[in-house]
Amino acid sequence: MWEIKEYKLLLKDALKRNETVIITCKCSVKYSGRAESFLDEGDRIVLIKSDNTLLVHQPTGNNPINYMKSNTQHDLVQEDNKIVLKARNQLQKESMDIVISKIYFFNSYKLEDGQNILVTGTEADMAKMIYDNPEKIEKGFKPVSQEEQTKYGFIDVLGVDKEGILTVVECKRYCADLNSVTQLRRYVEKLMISKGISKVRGILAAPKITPNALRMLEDWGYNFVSVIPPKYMEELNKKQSRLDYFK
Amino acid sequence: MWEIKEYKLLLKDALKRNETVIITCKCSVKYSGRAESFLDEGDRIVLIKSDNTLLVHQPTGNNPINYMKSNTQHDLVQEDNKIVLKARNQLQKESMDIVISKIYFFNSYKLEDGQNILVTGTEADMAKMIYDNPEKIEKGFKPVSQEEQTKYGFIDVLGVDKEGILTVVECKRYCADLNSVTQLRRYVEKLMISKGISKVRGILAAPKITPNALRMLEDWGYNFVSVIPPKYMEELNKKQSRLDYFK
DNA sequence: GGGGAGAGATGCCGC
DNA sequence: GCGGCATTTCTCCCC
Repeated sequence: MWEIKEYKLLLKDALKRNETVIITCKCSVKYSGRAESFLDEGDRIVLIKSDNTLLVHQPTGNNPINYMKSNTQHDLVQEDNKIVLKARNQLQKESMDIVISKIYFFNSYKLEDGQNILVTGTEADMAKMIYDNPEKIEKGFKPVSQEEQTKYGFIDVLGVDKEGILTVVECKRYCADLNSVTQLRRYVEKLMISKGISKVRGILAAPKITPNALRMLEDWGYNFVSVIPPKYMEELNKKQSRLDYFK
Repeated sequence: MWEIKEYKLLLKDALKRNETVIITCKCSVKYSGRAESFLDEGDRIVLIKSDNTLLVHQPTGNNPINYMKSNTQHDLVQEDNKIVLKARNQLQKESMDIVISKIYFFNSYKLEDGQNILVTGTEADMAKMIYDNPEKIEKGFKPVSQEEQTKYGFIDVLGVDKEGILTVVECKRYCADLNSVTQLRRYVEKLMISKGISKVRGILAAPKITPNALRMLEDWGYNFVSVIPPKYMEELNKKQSRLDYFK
């Protein structure tokens, strides 16, 4: 078992070399900043990344139970019989103390990764699909702009219907909810005021919609159109091969 | 350097024993499910938790670049000269392949942690503070309910002002935005319809508010009240001593 | 740097 | 399981 002095040196050197540190330990965690939290003693994995991001993970669950963002300073000190990792972010007025009573594992690696992730099947992809296939909204719908930051706000697809009425299309990649409706409503009202016209249509395009959202949508005279995002359509087409894939 | 066979056995045994696995490696990642993504080769930390949650972390940044939630099955296979971690979630129709070209570190630990985090300074705490100190909203404001799931929706604080007019208070712990205003608007309108009354007041309580949100708020005849969230530490200590008391 | 909106959002609670 | 909503949301984009 190493002493605090050695660990402190190890951490300092690792951070200086921009290495990523992994500590598996028994610890308690106190956080103070945007909120305050306390987590009593248990076994956790502590990650200190090369940009000084700090993550504390419990042995289950998706999200870190505690964290500090980059631009945080880290230091190890001894208090009583325990090692305390003190993380401080003066700018954000945040601080975290990880009181470690036992270290199972401590190591650091120089990790190189300059890659960016590619993602498809987003809401933007859905807007593009509608722009390229306007009949998915309704017969005669003519898109004018797509995913554009206008002075009326960020509108997914803007166009005119077969009668020439200005129409706002708001896309949701999953299930449209009350929030989606109020968002659409904001755009429509803003357009009516800005353009000084009394009639602007609002269409919510999503695979499905909650009952309450549909009621509110209809109360406001807007329409729901069931549109399946590109990703899901692919899934339907590839259903059989996908089933094989999952075997 | 171990062979694929050994790693496969190690992983299988570790998962069977509900251990948490840490792999530091060079890899590329493909994901298919709610969306599709590809991340080209780089150094990453792969965590497989005891509930089969899978996290892939790059050496910088707060969030995992890829992940699979619990109830996922994991397997290691060899393809060409590489080890592939195949994660499959049939129920969610999700899959991930992590193609590993080099393993820097592979280990697993039996981690014990049954602790729950205590957090204070949340929106609920803010609502409670207002309920207990209604003068923070305005003179004569009388709260009726707090953080209650009514049939009108989830209203932070409901009360009557000094003239007996029904008043909805929506709390935001940080900066109120357009969304906060539309949320408040929903509650007010729902109450007016449900109760059949023409006048319901809406108050947005937050430390600050965006200019656009303030404009919309005033357009709709609602009010903004600057409320600073409660002193976190005191509340935390109270909660803590309460918990200690029941131990 | 602030505002606005998406995210493979996640997680919690209530019905 | 769905709906509604907060989150130490985080992140990106655009002004």
